[in-house]
Amino acid sequence: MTNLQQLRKGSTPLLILSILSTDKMYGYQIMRELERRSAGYFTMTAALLYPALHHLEKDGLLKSEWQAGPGRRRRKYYSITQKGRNALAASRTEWRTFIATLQKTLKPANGD
Amino acid sequence: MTNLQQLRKGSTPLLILSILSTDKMYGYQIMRELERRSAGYFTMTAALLYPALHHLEKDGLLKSEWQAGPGRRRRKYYSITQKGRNALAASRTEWRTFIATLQKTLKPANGD
DNA sequence: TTGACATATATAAGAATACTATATATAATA
DNA sequence: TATTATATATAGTATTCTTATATATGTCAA
Repeated sequence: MTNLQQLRKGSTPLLILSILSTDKMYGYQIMRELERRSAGYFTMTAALLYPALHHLEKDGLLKSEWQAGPGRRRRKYYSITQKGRNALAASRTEWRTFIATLQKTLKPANGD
Repeated sequence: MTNLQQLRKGSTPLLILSILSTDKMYGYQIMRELERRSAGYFTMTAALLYPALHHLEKDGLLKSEWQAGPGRRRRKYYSITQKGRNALAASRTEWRTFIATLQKTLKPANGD
């Protein structure tokens, strides 16, 4: 497992909540949008996304509804709940504390 | 699992390599030093630290040697290898890219 | 019209990592 | 002598990530 894959661990729910905070989207759209916004850096896969969406919905942070797409295609649209917004706000705060503390802790004493 | 625990995932090897980049230390000392530097934020546990140390040593990023402590006590001192220094430098770069990209991706379009 | 690729959602199996609990032993202190 | 701190380590469990697979539809080119 690469360092990047290590670092990315745990960021999935945060990214999903964040991307849904302004728009209602379906899963595949979330994957594409995430890649677009990060210029290809975050390559979300289906096997990572869908279980995460189900988990977030089970926790009440998202809600979903099926809608008709083009032709016979169905899309499951996810939207953030109030509980999800609260969790996102809390996550953002925790995230800022985390990176600040990590950077402080990582900073070597001798400028290495 | 809390958000913080989620975010912390993957940071363990980075923290260990970083803390060993300036000093040779034994495991218990690493735990204490990590808590001290992060003002109690990173509470490394033994079950998290020792397997990580073994893993890093197996990968050749650390090397260890037993030394006598006070009385009959033994301490296993870990020091970083050149390979470890290279990995640490690479990790730091990846880490900076990661947080920059994540923050950019997290930034909502409408100032939410 | 058929084959390839993209869209769309989802689960299974295996690997990696984290957490809780436990084991062993020594040193210091009350 | 009992408790707490120091010191290293593993077992079992839970969670998450990765790779692979399943199913179905839409689009476009050969």
